[in-house]
Amino acid sequence: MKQTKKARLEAAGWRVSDAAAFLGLSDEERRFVELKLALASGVRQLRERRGLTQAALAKQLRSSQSRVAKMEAADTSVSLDLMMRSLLSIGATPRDIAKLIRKAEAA
Amino acid sequence: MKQTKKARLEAAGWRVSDAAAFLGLSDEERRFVELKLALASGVRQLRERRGLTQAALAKQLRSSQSRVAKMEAADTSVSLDLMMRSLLSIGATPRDIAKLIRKAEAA
DNA sequence: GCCATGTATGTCATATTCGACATAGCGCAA
DNA sequence: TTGCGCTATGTCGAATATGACATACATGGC
Repeated sequence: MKQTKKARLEAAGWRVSDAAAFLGLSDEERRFVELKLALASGVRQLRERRGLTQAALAKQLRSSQSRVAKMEAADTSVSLDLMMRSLLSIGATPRDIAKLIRKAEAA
Repeated sequence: MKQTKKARLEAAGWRVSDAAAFLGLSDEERRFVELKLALASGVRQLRERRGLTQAALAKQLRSSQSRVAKMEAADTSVSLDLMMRSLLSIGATPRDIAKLIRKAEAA
């Protein structure tokens, strides 16, 4: 049993229903995390490149600094939706976003 | 005033707080919608290519047929998270997803 | 040292999204 | 026509993500 791995994921905040589900879903789950990580670092990169503080970006998004911080940390409590909206708000084009996503390749 | 456009978006289920916010955010909002549309059609395309019914995909996702239908219709009630998870569950690679996103270019 | 600026982390009530279910529509074979 | 498989749409209570806020931490200038 992948108790160890499961525990690690859960400790990181990733909910896993039961062992079977875990085994069945772990692959996509892992890919999904990779994807979020890629987008998260993309947000930070672009934000800094634009010379924006987290608070400034938050204002653009009508969100809050804490949420931006969590987003860049790929916190499990932030959705892909918010990340995408952030990227678009910063001025990322679909092409830019596609490039970020391709970085989630491998794993 | 962009009353017409605003009304159209709201009729389609896109919440818009007030005129100023609308004017300020419409651009990203529109891009975001394009992006969801691109991913939604990607889900349908890949699902059909795999010979899966909505119900079958729903089962893989531990979701329901209705949610898959709404997802493919790019319903405002479905998140990008669910779309991404679906794509990954269907077997899309980051490269595939990137390609879909690039289709949201223009507008 | 202190203060300012920016970032990280935790919590909360509220808002949004969830899966589930019911049910309607649609195409097609018997 | 009826029946069947698949998809669409609407509505729920439950689950999750949200912005706001407080507060801790880090770095750098004074």
